[in-house]
Amino acid sequence: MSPLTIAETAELVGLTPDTLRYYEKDGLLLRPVARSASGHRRYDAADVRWIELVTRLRATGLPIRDVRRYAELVRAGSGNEEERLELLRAHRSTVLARLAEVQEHLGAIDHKIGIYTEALERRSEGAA
Amino acid sequence: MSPLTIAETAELVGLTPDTLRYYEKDGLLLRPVARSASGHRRYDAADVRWIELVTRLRATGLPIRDVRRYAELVRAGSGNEEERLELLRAHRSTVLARLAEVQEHLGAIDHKIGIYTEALERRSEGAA
DNA sequence: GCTTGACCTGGAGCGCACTCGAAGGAGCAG
DNA sequence: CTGCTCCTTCGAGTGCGCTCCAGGTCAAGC
Repeated sequence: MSPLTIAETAELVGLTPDTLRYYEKDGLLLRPVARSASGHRRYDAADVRWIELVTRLRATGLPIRDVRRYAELVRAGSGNEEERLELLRAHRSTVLARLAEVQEHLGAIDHKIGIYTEALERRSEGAA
Repeated sequence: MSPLTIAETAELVGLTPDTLRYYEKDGLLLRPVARSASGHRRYDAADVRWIELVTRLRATGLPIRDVRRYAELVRAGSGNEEERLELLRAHRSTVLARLAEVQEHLGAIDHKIGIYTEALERRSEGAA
């Protein structure tokens, strides 16, 4: 894969160019993205893979600061794998807890939907 | 259940007194909460039940403005049940889609956790 | 040579959902 | 009477995560 422009990369990962620049400035990427002769960013396959991981972490609710922390650990090189693992596992637990909570609340909402549906069906039967 | 103070209600539903006042001012409740002789809010069982529904909707990600819209429909009285149902069903779909997305991303993160775990196990075996 | 369009930077602005602060009142213990 | 706690209102402030804007550079096409 030849290097991509910021617009192409944004399209590919489902973010906007603004967000990609913001992530880079905020330390969420492993290193500054390479530049073309004219100073435009060029994203290679490794950049894209990392950004995809970042979007997965963000999409599951990991705060920006924690993604930055994870990026710092990876940047620091090998030797801190336990710490990275701990961060990922903690996040996993948080996500599972939130999923369970949402599912529980959704169950109650479903129940309410059932009640409304029934009531409306009875009404239309009465009208028939 | 005798009427509760704002602090008791907040405790019961897992919000803060500030948030309860904010919800009321913002039109998320069905009507202004009753007051004691000294002007303090007094929440009855119906208030608490409604607030619990609001927290379920919020906890599943329904925006404040949509909760307000739902409250408006309920306030308007019977005759708009289809519209309420439509709102709830639309929310249900949104939540299900988001759950699926989060689960997919979590799967990829789990995979990464597996890889790290394996690598660390191999390393500790090598060290032994 | 001029225009167009994609990109650059730094910094301001925004939407959401609270959260807090200031100033004040009522009720009760000592 | 004093002090304490809990409540009141109004409006400002906060944190997060973008999102947008102004002003500028550069390469390509006409």
